[in-house]
Amino acid sequence: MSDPEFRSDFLRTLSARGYIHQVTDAAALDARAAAGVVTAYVGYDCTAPSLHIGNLVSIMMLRWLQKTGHRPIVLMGGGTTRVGDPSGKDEGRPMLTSEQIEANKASIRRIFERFLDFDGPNAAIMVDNDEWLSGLGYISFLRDIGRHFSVNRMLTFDSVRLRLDREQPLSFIEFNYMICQAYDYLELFRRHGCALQMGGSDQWGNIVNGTDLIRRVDGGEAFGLTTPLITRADGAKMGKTAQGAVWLNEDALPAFDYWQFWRNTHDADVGRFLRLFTDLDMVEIERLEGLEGAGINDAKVVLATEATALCRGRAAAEAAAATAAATFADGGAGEDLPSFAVAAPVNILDALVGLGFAASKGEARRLVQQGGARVDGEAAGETMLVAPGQKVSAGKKRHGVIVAA
RNA sequence: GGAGGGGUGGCCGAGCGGUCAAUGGCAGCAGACUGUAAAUCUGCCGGGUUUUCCCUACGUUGGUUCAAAUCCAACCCCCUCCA
Repeated sequence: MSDPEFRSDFLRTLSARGYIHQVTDAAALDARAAAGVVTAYVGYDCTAPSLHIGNLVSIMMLRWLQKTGHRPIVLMGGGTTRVGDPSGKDEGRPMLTSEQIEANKASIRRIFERFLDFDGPNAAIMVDNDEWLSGLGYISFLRDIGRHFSVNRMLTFDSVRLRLDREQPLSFIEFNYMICQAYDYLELFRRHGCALQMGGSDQWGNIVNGTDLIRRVDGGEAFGLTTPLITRADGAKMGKTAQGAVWLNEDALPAFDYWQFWRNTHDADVGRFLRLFTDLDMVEIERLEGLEGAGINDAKVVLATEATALCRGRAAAEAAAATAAATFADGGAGEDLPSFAVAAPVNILDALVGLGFAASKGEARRLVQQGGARVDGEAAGETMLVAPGQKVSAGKKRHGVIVAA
């Protein structure tokens, strides 16, 4: 896993922790990182007010970048968002207003402030590609930038080729997306001396386009690095739950649920996730992943608490861990549990719906009939009333409390 | 523009006049077994209702019929082939 060849802390750390899939010129980048400060960026979409677990690998890379003495840039795709990203299958996604985009950016920035240091010597910066994209003149852009892109080559890119092979429509704006992204890199290279772009493995082609553009236009040397696609041991995509994406922002997903997400990691993923999603040192991680049988649960608790601490703060992580311990180990109730406020005792079915454990009363009824609903640990009947102070559970994992309105 | 094919529940995909809230599969939920894991087995899986009841639903809008997801018409959208 680790590559002892690397001399720079930066690449040695990324390599040892499993972040690296491909690098354009590993040796040259390593030399550059060993010799001085490297400025690197990752681009993010800002169509939603929160990023999700799928973005976490790259966020952690930026964190390690900074921790090993280099300078991170967070690029927000405000400009491209304004155009409307057509990469999805359905074109019908809503166009966001400027106000929404600004609000999303502000919301997303709060997450980065947890992971990165925006002050100090290697202060992270956040920039929006709207700064340069929206002011572009079409003809001059074609002349200065467009001439460096060969359509023949663009047609060979997976993102394009797959679409053409399957005879699915590919809009012109989408075809131009890779040019915009390459141009982003050039701008960051010029404005901030940014010489490294990182991203998921699906971004390889786009990243390489950027490094090529920089070489052709400015004769500069820039690098690219991609992470492997992180999947779960059972092959499913990371971070998708029944409820949807696992959001990083507190207001999109409570800390307790975030903690629970990590706590429920598959056995086979624990070691890998500890390396990728926590700051723990490698010796400790090796000890944790060596735990046998049920002991692996201790490692999962550490994983959950450490990962939550990074994203939500230590206090929130400890609180979530305490709630989990009180709820699962002792059968009681912790403070972080979801709650449902009532003025007077209510029917168990309404309580289950109110807590969000059932989408409808019919579903709540089924839950009760199958013995999955419990009040203070005892199986509940359909007509049972619950009052403030009682704990309501749905299945083994979902617990909530009734509180007075 | 011409000729075909198709739009069904979160997804895939059957049904082609009544017995259809609609076969299967996936996903999901619950139960058993466990370790808040995996695998396996069982049950559930539109909404309401203490239930052989009522709503809403098979692209949209009309029509035929005692009765339509199923037939007809128009429209919208997607795909294939031809121009």
